[in-house]
Amino acid sequence: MNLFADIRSLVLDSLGAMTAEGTLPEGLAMAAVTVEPPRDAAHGDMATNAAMVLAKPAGMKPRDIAAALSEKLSADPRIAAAEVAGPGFLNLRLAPSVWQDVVRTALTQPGFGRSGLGAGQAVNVEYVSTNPTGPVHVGHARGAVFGDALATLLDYAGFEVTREYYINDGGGQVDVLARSAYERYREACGRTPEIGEGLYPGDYLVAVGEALKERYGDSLLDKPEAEWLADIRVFATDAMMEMIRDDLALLGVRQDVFFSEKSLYSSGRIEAALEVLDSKGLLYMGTLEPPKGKLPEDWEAREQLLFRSTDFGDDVDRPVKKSDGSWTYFAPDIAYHYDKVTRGYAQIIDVFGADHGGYVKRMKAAVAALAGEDLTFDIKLIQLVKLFKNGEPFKMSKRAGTFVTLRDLVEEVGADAVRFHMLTRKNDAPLDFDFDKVLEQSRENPVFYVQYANARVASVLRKAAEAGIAADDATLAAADLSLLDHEAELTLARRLAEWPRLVEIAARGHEPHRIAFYLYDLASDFHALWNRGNDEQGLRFLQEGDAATSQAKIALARAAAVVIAEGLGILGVVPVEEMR
RNA sequence: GCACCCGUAGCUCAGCUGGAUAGAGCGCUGCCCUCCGAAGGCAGAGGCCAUAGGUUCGAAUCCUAUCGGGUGCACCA
Repeated sequence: MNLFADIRSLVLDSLGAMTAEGTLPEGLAMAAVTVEPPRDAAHGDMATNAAMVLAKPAGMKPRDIAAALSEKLSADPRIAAAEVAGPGFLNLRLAPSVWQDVVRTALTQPGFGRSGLGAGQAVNVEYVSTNPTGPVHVGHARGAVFGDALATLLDYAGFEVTREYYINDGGGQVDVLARSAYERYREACGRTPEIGEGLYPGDYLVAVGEALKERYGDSLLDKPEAEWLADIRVFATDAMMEMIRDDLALLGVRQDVFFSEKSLYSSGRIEAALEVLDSKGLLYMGTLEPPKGKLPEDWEAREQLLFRSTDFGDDVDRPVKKSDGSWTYFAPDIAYHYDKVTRGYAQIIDVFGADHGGYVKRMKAAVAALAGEDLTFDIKLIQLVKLFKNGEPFKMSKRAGTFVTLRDLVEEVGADAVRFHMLTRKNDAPLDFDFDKVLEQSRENPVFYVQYANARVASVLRKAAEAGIAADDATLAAADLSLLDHEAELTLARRLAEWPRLVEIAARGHEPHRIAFYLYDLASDFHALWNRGNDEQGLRFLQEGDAATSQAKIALARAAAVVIAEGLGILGVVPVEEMR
């Protein structure tokens, strides 16, 4: 249910009637007609721009159209008033019963904010995809939370969502991992590990070394690399992926598909994907211009196999093969995305760290070359997370041992606080994460503020039970909601009515942060109403000796809690019934 | 040098894809607890939406330049 869409339909029907009567000319395009909440509440509940949009093509004055439309709309019982304003806006005031119905719907309709927007279309969201060479750290955590919330949001908006992780297990960094693990294996066998410059020093590999010893005994000691590298590579990446999955599970992040880069090499799928590009004449042997700016020391002109990405908006063509004939990292990425394309998604979304921004154009070029027009491909860049402690920047350093992992973060402040907080900023804005503020119990902390509103509703329900007032959802929905007639109450109901619309806006824009901001606003409205109850007895949710009125008011509170729970659910945060 | 992202209240940030007098939190000023939880609420002050042009009924939003900040710039993933 989306009230704004309903009223827009009403507006379009009315315009259609006006056309039939000859008030408006035939054949006007109605796509630009909107029904939106006005910025200023004093302008009413909804506003439509119909008159202004249609004035020019109809050859009429906006205010004349608006006046005629106003007359038509007023005939509908949902419309309490329709006033022409400003340059030709039509401001609509809806009958209280409309808002009261919203409350009832929130209580009775499972998934009140769910939308049919996606119409069951398949969407693939790829996120995290961190190299399988170590634990997940804070930077990745933000991408993980974002991707996970976006996936849930799209599911909630009616899409069929696949959550995916691309395992970069085909490049040189997994050889480094294997060598590092081998040193830990030697260590487990009683030797002194030689962890040189290029190796990973993290002690998370100690356990891997011990596991290797258990599996292989001494059999790999003092053997040339060629005899153990391949086996240990597999062993170590498996171990890393297990660790990464465990880390993500701490945050409540789970994924459906773990796609191995390595699997592309052996199966001929890279060749197959490039063959598609080649058949379109998009591959050629060529030599790139030297990069502008600082020239790398060892730069020299080399002839390589290039992808004509400039045909699709990239700045330069990109190599898919190195000068020695082996694949560049771009080649398997093309193959991977080709695989996603052939799986038939209507939308593909990649979540990257902002440091991969330079990679966006070529990836989009590749997908544009491989897919048709009917596939949309979006790349969301996740900006950096800056850590603070007591308001002081918290510097991370691997050497100093102050390297903060996802696990550290969750153990320090809890998964719910991490998740919500990371969604209180747009993905492309840097995020300050202050360990202390995230735990603070004040309005400044949105996590707390929203949870507090939910806890207050739970408190009301407990009090109702004590007072012997039935307050299950079915009873509340059957209550006489016309008793909810105070402006302060209707304000909250109006906010609830925005929820389904907001879900669609957030889903369309791939912007889960909007959910977090909405919840904050909703909580704010709820707290305001709650507080007015301190001054005005009549606005308290529990009215002594008046079960009917109490039930109507509790229905409103409960509806707010339903929406809070739905919203938090999208963000992956568990609503709490009591603050501790 | 080029590309991408970002410049909105003193600070941290929203702003519903072009709508009306641009919002919230913090901070500042003044109020509201014989309690349905004040862990909260109400009110006030505070703005040339970086700058200059353009597009149109209408621009913080779209286009172009300029200034300022971040990120990335051959065969590493």
